Amino acid sequence: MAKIGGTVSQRLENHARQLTRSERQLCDVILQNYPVSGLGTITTLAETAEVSTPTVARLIQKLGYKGFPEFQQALRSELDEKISSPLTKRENWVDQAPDQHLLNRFTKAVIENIGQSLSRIDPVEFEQACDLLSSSDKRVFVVGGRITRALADYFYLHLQIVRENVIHIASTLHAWPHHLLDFRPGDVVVVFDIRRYESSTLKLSELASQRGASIILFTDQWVSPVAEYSTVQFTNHITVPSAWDSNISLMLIVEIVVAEVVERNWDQSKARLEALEDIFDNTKLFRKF
Amino acid sequence: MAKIGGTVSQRLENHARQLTRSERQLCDVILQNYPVSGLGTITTLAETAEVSTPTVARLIQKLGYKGFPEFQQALRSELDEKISSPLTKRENWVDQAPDQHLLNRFTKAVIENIGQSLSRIDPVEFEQACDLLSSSDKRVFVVGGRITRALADYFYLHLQIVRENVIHIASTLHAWPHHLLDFRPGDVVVVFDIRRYESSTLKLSELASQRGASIILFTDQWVSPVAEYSTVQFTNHITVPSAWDSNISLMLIVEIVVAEVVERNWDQSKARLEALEDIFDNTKLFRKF
DNA sequence: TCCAGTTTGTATAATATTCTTCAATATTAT
DNA sequence: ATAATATTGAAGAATATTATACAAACTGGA
Repeated sequence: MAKIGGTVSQRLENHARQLTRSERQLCDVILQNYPVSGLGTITTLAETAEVSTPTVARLIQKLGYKGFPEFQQALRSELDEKISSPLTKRENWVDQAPDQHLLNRFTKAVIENIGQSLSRIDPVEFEQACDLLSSSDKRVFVVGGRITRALADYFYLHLQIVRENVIHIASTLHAWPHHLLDFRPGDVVVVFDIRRYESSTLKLSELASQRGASIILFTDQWVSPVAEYSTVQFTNHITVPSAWDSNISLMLIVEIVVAEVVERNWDQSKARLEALEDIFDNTKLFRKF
Repeated sequence: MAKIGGTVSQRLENHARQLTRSERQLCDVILQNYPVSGLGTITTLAETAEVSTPTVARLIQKLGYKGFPEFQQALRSELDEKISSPLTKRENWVDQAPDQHLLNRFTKAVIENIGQSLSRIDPVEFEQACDLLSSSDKRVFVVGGRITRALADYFYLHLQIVRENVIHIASTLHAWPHHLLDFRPGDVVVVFDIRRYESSTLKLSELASQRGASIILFTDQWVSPVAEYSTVQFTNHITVPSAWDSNISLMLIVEIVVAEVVERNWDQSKARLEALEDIFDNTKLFRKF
């Protein structure tokens, strides 16, 4: 029982759950650089979203517009409203108390961090990291600390899907010695270590290095001592208005590195992905509920 | 000698002296509520300005555009520029090939996502979520999916430090039934569910809801079906130039929520933090290496 | 595995928009 | 006042856009 009325974007949100795959794809594009993308012809929009014209027409009708022209008219009216109001700038922030609300202050800091972190990346090093992670004959170990273990896990989860030989060294102490003895030349160790650097992580890195492994380090602007042993190092800014540090920048780099690695071995990745989806979709592990 | 190029409004100004009476009338209308008035059909524009269609066509050509469509395209591009969020206009990209390198493209998308996600947050809901998570008499369960489990863990790791009664429901199937029976009114369940929504997560949420627990949902723009049972819902944009979705926005909100919760019970949080640091620093679990 | 139901795109018909021609009207110069 | 010139709009031809019907492809359930 979709509500009728409201702005185009509101309608899109209201219908979000009832949209089909390609309609979502389209919906994405419309919201992407809203509302400009919707102001061209229906064909242009369809092409941008890589769907067919009828798909656009159907979505528009689902939203309650009689046709594409009416939809465009709505967009123009919104734009008119928005532009003539004193706040010309797009309202990307939560409304109230723009510079005061924690949501805004925090986000501002994070974006600042992202910028800083990004500008410190040497594209060559980035390539190098991707090289190391792409060759599937090398084994990849991932290790995090008390908090960064979640990041390590996030990295592991993605990488492990697209290639073999990925191992997450969990922080459980008893699991360690085994791995330590196991490192050998050609191995790649991905280390996450931000301030309140952990001595255990350092020790592990030292050993790995001694045994000929390459180390990719994700750290903060004050740089973990692990840097001494690392082949590639990503330095991130992490301060935010909080009792804790922000790991957003690290996660961003992780996502980008993963994207690049997948891109490089797309055929292989795709095969693994599909195989996995099959398993998950067909076995339907939870049907019993 | 009218200069060619520049924005539509610039061109209009450059040609101002050479315009006829009705062309001026038209020009006025275009500049009136620029640029929206120019985004409809040529006929609409003509009618608004109370001139004929050919007059519009002629002016457009005088300005150096091949035809009305080209003129509109120019308007749209300008609008796009103008409207694009200040967030995306960062200077801090990695140097080479500013708009081409994946690092930049990806980051741009992420920042766009953050903006979109943030603008969807209702401060009241945010408060509500923090309320639920702050009262330490309520138990907090955290649950994620195949990938989002890392986020769930991240959230758990932070929250568990500053308050008691935080439980991470791991994805191991056998651990579940116990928790399911265990839910009771007053409990808070934090659910992470993004597309390729998982039926297990849905089922768990349904049960939790039935047993009177409040649900805080972190989902994507297409909205997990868990939304039906949720008390508070954070909707995030997650598309990036990658085979996978980006969880950055979710993590950002997580960090902010945590920051706020800590801020609220600062005394209590501080005490727990210090106690914990003592344990970690003094025992030096890894000295044996 | 197959089948029913849904989703999606191709082709095309229906419609709307843009552009051009040309005649009517206005403006200016003598 | 009149002719020469410039401007404007009506009408319709040329073009582009939008909507629809239908068939192919895909999905999810048995």
